[in-house]
Parts: sequence; structure tokens; C-alpha cells
Amino acid sequence: MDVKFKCNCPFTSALDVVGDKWLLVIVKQMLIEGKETFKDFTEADEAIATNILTAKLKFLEEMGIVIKTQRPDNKKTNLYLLTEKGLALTSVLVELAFWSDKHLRDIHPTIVNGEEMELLRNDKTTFARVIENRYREKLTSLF
Amino acid sequence: MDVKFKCNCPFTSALDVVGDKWLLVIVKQMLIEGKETFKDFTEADEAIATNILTAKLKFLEEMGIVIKTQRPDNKKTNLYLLTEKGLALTSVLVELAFWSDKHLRDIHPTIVNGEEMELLRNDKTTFARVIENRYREKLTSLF
DNA sequence: AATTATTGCTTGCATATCGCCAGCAAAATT
DNA sequence: AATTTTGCTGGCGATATGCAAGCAATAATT
Repeated sequence: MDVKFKCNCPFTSALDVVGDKWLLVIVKQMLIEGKETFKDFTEADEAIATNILTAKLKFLEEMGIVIKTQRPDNKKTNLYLLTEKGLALTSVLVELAFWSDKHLRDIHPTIVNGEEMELLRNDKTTFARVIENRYREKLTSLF
Repeated sequence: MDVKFKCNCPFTSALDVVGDKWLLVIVKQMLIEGKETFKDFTEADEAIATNILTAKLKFLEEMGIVIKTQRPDNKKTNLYLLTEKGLALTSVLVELAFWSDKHLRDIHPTIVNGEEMELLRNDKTTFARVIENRYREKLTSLF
């Protein structure tokens, strides 16, 4: 379960790690929807099979994108949280959403389109910072 | 060979299209390395099996990310070129490279690190614009 | 004009990954 | 003590990937 880098290209090296059907979806669920337990992920809109979820979470942990912890009071429920390395993927996700907004609506008209999307359209950088800060606050309030 | 959107999320909808092992690699080869013919792709550092390449190019064409043309003077060699929709993925790729530069060097020290990376580190937006313009110029000079 | 090389594929088959489903142990709740 | 919840594991079929061979059409070479 480790990475094989195809070459020394910085573009594709990222894809060697994160260019997978599920990894960025999981990161997005953590970052945007606040999902943090195994259960949370299985209940998401984009439902992942549990065996794959296990494998992907383990991989994300190995890569240092996610850390696995527990709540201070609960010995069973594991918490999966983004590290700085994981949080740094925010900009990638924001660019993906920006692209969807602009280029996918013709073939997928029901993509959500609310206030948040308005902010994203107007200022990607601020949008990314807001999301990152919200996650960081959540982290500090957890412990 | 068409897309199934898992939900209405703008983040994951992009991944439904482009969150695949190869698609962004191909786009990057076109954008950064100027690859444009079937042969070009088969000779890349990140070599794709020809059957998969065929399938992926067809998909990118169906998605309107790439157009398939021919050189005015050559009836055999096909040209695969990025559309505006494809060019708009530049920012995503740039963010991926930025992330690699910052977070992947510890596990993959041989990632290229030259002048271009310096520019990328200093100003992502300019870097993206430079790449996009270079590609646009190439397009106009082609026809 | 005939021969050879190149390009852009397709096909067959092996292997790897994905995805559904059932089940299960440990902890937590009732 | 019994039940539920959480976090997983394993089996098995379906889909995707990867390697190799082959092949027709065009282009280049002789």
C-alpha cells in the first residue's frame, strides 16, 4: 500500500498520491462537511464501500494527510482529522469546485448554487481561507 | 462511457469527471509538455497503455475538454488539443504542483526543482497565466 | 512504383481494483 | 444482561488497468 511515483514531475507526483477516485472525495467530506468518524463517511452522499473506505483511510494516514485519533471520552469511535498536509489540499478542491461551477453546469445542471458558490466565484482565495480557518477552529475546540 | 454524477456537490462533481488515475495526467502532458499526437502520449515519462489512452482520449473528447483535429497537411496524424474547458483546468494542476512542492519532497526528494518551480512558489496565479498564454499562442500558430 | 516505417488504433488475456453484502468483535447504551 | 452502535474484515462478481501482439491506412524512403 505505498506510492509509486511515475516520474519527477511535480504535477503528476501529486496525482500519484491523490489522483484517485476516492481520496479527494474523503478529504472534501472532512473539510467541507465536517465528517470525522468511520460512520460519518459511510453515511455521506457519496457513499463509499466500507472495505474501500478502510483502505483509503489507512493510505491517507500513511501519507500523513490524515491522523487517526480518539475522542478523549470515547474508546471506540475513532476520529479522522486532517493534518496541515491535508488542509493544504483546500486550494486544489476549491479550484475543482470553481471549474465545476463554470464548466459542468451544462451537463450537470443540478450542481448546488447558493451563497457559498457566489463567494467562491468572486474570491477563490478568501473562500479557501475561510474554509481552512473553520477547520482549524474545529480542531482547537476538539481538544 | 458517460459520467455518473454521484451528487450535486461542486467539489466531487469535478472529481466524477476528472478524478481518475489518468485524465489530469493527459491534460498536463498537453498543457505543460506540448504533447498533441497519439504517439506523443505513448512516449511520455508517464507511459499509458495504448488501449487505455484511446479510451481516455475519447472520454476527454466527449467531455469537451479536448478536441480531435488534424494538421492541415497531414491526413494521418491526429491532433489532440485542449479546449477552453480543458485549459481552465490549469489552476487545478498548478495547485497540485504547488502542493507537491511543499508536501511531497520528504517522501519524493527527486521532484524537479528549477527556475519554473521558483516562479510557481512565488506567484501561482502568474504561473498559471503564463502557461495558459503559452498554450493559446501555440494554438493560434497552428492554424 | 514498390518497399518500408510510422501512426493510431483494436483485441485478447492476465491482474488489480472496486463495490456490494454479510458478518463480527469490542465498546457503548439501554 | 441484552441490545445497539461503531469500525472494521472477507468473499465474490464486476469493472478497470496493463501488457503484448497485431493491423490497416498514410507517409516517407528508395
